[in-house]
Amino acid sequence: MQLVPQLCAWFARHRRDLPWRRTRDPYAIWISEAMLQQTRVEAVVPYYERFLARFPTVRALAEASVDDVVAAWSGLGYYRRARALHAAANEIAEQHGGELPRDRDAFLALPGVGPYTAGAVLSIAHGASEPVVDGNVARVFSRLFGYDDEPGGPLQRKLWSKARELVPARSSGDVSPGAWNQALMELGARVCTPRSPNCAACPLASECVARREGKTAELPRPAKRRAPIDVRVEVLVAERGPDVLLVRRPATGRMARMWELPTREVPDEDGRTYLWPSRHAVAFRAGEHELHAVSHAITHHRIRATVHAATAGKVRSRATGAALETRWAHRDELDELGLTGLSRKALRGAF
DNA sequence: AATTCGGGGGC
DNA sequence: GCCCCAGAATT
Repeated sequence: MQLVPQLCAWFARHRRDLPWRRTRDPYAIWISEAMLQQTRVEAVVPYYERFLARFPTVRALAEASVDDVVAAWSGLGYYRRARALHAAANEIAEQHGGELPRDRDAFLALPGVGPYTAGAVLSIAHGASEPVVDGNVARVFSRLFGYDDEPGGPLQRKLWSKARELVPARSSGDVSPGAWNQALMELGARVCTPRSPNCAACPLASECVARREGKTAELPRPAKRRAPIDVRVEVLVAERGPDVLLVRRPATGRMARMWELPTREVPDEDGRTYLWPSRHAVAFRAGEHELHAVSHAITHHRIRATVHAATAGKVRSRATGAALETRWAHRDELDELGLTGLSRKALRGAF
């Protein structure tokens, strides 16, 4: 059986109608690919539409402030992507005349663009014969070809090599580099899923090594996972009329320069903190009254937060004594600020 | 080669 | 609750 035409024909019939599949604007496709890094389609759709309405072109994105870009990204996670996107837009405006580079190396040189994103944008937007390997492709190939290597560099090279071998050289009918790449990912997302794949619906089932050998549940081999760390924090909701007190996070590190409610981490038994280092700790008087508790997760950290209503004293960085950048934000403007996920979650229950 | 970086949908 | 996602940059 011819793998490529078979899967492309399946894709032509079963492809989901997603917003970024209704355009051939390389900029729009680039935005979608940046948002889709480690993020599910369902989570991306509303962000994609808002983001493109707000920043419809490379130049619009380049001319925006990085704070506005991060604010539009607020809640999507991996905020480095937003800052990289803004930086890349500036490079494109200044060095590429506002057009996304079609050259693979030039595109790869942009911040936030790696092998996957380069392959995806070049193949989908420009029809270039470039491969992609994402989590879906890795799973589909591992099962289809029976790759039982443990995760790591050698397997990655094997996957990219196979992807390069299979990607069509040109477009013809349903078959094209972009369609093939998207078809592989669509198959992984909808049929060849991590758990309980729907092999009955798979157009490649008759060719699948894992299927033939009854190993679909064993492939691909799972990556080693870090042990979760439990973190306790106290979050302050200080209100002054319709306004809420916010603090800006440090310029570097996780969630850099984003706004959050004054947050303090409770040290563990060994006196250690993990997410809110004591040198950035915020001094405030946690009021006696606890509004509610929320759970949150940041990578392998499991956060349990108690949310307190209180009148804030001066909000200060504890170790240095330097005043942190703070502001009183009206409730109605919170959506327009780059607020961390935990703070948004804490506020949701407070009002 | 390992770690770091968010958040949530879906099972 | 846990898994893992249309990854890239940093160490």
